[in-house]
Amino acid sequence: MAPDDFSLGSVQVSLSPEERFEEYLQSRGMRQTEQRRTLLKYVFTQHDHFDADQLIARLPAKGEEGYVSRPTVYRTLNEFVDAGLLRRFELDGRAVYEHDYGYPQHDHLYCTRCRNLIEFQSDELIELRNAVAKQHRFRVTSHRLIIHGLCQNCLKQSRPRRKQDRV
Amino acid sequence: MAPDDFSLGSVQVSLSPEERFEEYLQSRGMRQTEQRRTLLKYVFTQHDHFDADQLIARLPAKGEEGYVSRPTVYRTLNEFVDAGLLRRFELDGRAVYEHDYGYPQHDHLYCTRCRNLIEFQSDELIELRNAVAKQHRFRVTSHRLIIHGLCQNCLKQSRPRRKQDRV
DNA sequence: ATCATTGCAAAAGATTTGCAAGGTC
DNA sequence: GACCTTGCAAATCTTTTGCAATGAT
Repeated sequence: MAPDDFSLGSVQVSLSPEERFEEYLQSRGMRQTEQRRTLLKYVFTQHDHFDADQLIARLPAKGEEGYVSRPTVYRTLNEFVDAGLLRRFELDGRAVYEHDYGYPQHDHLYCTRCRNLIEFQSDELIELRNAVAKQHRFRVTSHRLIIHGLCQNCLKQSRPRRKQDRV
Repeated sequence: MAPDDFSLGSVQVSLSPEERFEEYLQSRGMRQTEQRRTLLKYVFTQHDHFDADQLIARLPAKGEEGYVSRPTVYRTLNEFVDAGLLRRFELDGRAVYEHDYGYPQHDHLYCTRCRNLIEFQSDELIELRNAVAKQHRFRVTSHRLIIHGLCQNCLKQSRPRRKQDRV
C-alpha cells in the first residue's frame, strides 16, 4: 500500500484505508484501539464480500491474541460504513459488506445456487439510472442492482452433458 | 374484478388472484380457510408496498372478527410468494411485499427520507440486464434495482425557497 | 375420520444496547 | 484524569417453529 498512489479502478484517492479511518476517528473524537486496527486489517487484506459471521470466522477465536468480541465487530462495521470504507447491502436477510473506499461503483450477479456474488460495472446503467431519476425529479444518492440467477459453473453442474443447455 | 379480463399493464392473465390461489392450494392439497381468504382480501384490495407489520396493522385486532395471528400472517405471506401472487424484497433489513400476479415487472426509487417507494418500468434496463448476463454466461431468473435518494416532495421540504436547488 | 391449519408460546437468527471494567488521549 | 471502548449479558426485532386444539374436505 503505497501512501501516495492508492488508486484503484476509476476512483482516485490519496489516503490508504488506514489513514482515512484515522481521519474519521479524529474528526469525531474517537480513539484508535487495538480492536479497530485488527478489524481494519482483516477487512482490507482481502477484497471480497462478507457478512459479520464470515468476518468473525476469520478473526482470532476467543482466548487467542487479537480476539474481538461480536458486539465490537458489529459496532466497528457500522463505523467503517459511516467512514465510507465499506458499503453494506442486504442479501437473504443478512447484511453483506464490500469495499467501498477506493473501489469503483459496481453491481452484482448473484448465483442463488453457490451464493457467489459476481461484480460487473456498467456506465450504461448509471446513465439509465440518472435518466429515470431525472424524469421523476428524484435526487439519487446511490443504487443497488442485484441480478439473481445461476452462474456459469452452476449451470454446468446442474445439467451435465445435455444437449438442450441453452436458455 | 371481472373473471375473464384480469389484464393489467403488459401482463395478460385470465384468473383473478383468488382463483389463482385456489388453484395453488388445490394443486398442493392445501385447504381454503377463513384466514387465507381474509389475508388475500386485505392484500389485494390495495395496490401498494407493505411489510408484515403494516399488513397486520390493517387487519382486525385480536378479539375482533377476522383476526389472524402473526405466525399465520407470516406463513400465508410465504404462500402468496410461492403461489406467485406476491413478490418479496428486503429493505432496511425487513421483508417488503408487492403485487406480482398480473402486474408488470418494474423497479423502484426509494426515498430515504419519507421511505416511499416509487415504481418505474424500463425496457432498456431489462435489455441491459440480459446483455450483462449473457457476457457472464449467467442465467437470469430475476433482478432487483433500487435507486436510493430523495423524492421530489422531500427535496422541496428540505430546502424551501432557495435558489440553488439543483443537483 | 383424516389430515391440514391455527394460535399460542417459545425459539431462532441477526444485530443492538446497558453497563461496569479497562484502555486511550 | 476524563471519557471513549470493550466485553459480557441481556435486550430487541423480525421471522420461524413445536405442538395441542380446531377446522376443512
